[in-house]
Amino acid sequence: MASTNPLARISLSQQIRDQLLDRIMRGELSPGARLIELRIAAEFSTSQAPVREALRELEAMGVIETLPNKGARVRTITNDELCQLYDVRAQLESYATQLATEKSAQLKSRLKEIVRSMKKAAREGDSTGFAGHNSHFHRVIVESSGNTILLDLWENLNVQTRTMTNVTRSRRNLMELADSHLPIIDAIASGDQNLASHLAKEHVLSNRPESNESQ
Amino acid sequence: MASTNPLARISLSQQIRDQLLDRIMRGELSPGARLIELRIAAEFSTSQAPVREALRELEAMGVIETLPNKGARVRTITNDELCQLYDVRAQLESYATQLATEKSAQLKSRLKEIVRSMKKAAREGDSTGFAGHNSHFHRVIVESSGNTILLDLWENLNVQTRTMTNVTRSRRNLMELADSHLPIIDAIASGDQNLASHLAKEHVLSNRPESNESQ
DNA sequence: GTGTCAACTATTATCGATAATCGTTAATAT
DNA sequence: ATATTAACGATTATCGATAATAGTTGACAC
Repeated sequence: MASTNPLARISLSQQIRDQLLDRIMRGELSPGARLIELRIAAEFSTSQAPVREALRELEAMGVIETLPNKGARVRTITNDELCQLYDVRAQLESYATQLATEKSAQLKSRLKEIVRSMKKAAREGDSTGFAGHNSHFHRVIVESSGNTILLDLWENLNVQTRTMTNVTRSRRNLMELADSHLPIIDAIASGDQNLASHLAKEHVLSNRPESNESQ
Repeated sequence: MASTNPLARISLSQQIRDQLLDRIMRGELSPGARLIELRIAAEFSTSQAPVREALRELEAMGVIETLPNKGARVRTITNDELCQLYDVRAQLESYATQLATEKSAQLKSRLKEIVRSMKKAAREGDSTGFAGHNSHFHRVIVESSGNTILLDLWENLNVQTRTMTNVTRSRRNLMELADSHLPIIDAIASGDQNLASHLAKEHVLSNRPESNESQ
């Protein structure tokens, strides 16, 4: 056991998983980087077993990929796949928005508040914070759909996009991005399912990367 | 190592995973059944490690659930969740069908052939075989969408529904079910994206269980 | 020089054993 | 009789070590 344990509380494998995921999400571990079990085990002063479990979970989340007897590396996603990711997300969010609109029209204040947070982050040039609020906005909508299966799938995709999308936008871009959420809020508040659903879809697609041929 | 190894070839954890998944899918392991690591390890004459990995994978697939320090059991899905599953599947397949229609209009013969297989199984009362062909039909469409992300998500949902849906239908019902695929084929062949997509959605929803209140 | 094969290295896959955890039963005191 | 705690049994979580595997280097023959 870790005599000088740098981690505490919950199960080791979970802690390792979270740590690694964090590093991948913040770009510390870039796509293609190898994840060597014994080395990671040594770093956290644990044995190989919990590391393997953590890796398996990350693999299931789609953020790393492992080849049999060859080990794991941070997944390299092609531009093509990233586009597909956005396309599917657009579909899911469109549906989620439709359901959310039907269920609860009083989302307005919550969503407005989140957009406010986004703008604050934008003003301060805190792009990491902005990404967090942005993600939260969409999550609230998907949660409000009341469909837990949908939420699970969406989270999966969201993690994947966030690992890949380490874009740093300009302050102005961030502000525009924040504002682009407002029409969705209005549509939800008005109860117009079709409009809300349509706007949500277009919103996601508008952030889709260019489908260039390279890569 | 397994001195009298009942399994061979690929990695132990994969073999164990496949075996367990098979048992769950065929209902041999019913929802709520416990999966005890050492007992499974003994059965396959391996150690605990590969079993744990297999369980983690099954958990990621959503077919079992594990509580920390309490172990794994076959996931009990509520009727409500099953409905949600169908709702989301309907959305995904609808989108997949739209894409597939756009891409390749020459799916007709392949799909027709599969329906023929379905009918054969129906005539022989082979409901397991029928389920396989049925699943295959939809898979071909989703594959043809060309969106691998979409395919991954769909497979995930499909496994889950198949573990739950151990319904045995009458011969007549099976035949009707087989025929209900034909309009989709025609729409795809005609190239009418909207129609195809709409029919695919309705097709999935028509198989959705009743959303009764119990459970 | 180039191809082949054997030793070597790095790493994953698996093992057997121990530690930690949870639930339950049993015993005791009140 | 009931509540509290102690001991136990079953199971998961983790460990340290070994076996299997893929890739790599280097020697050797041609």
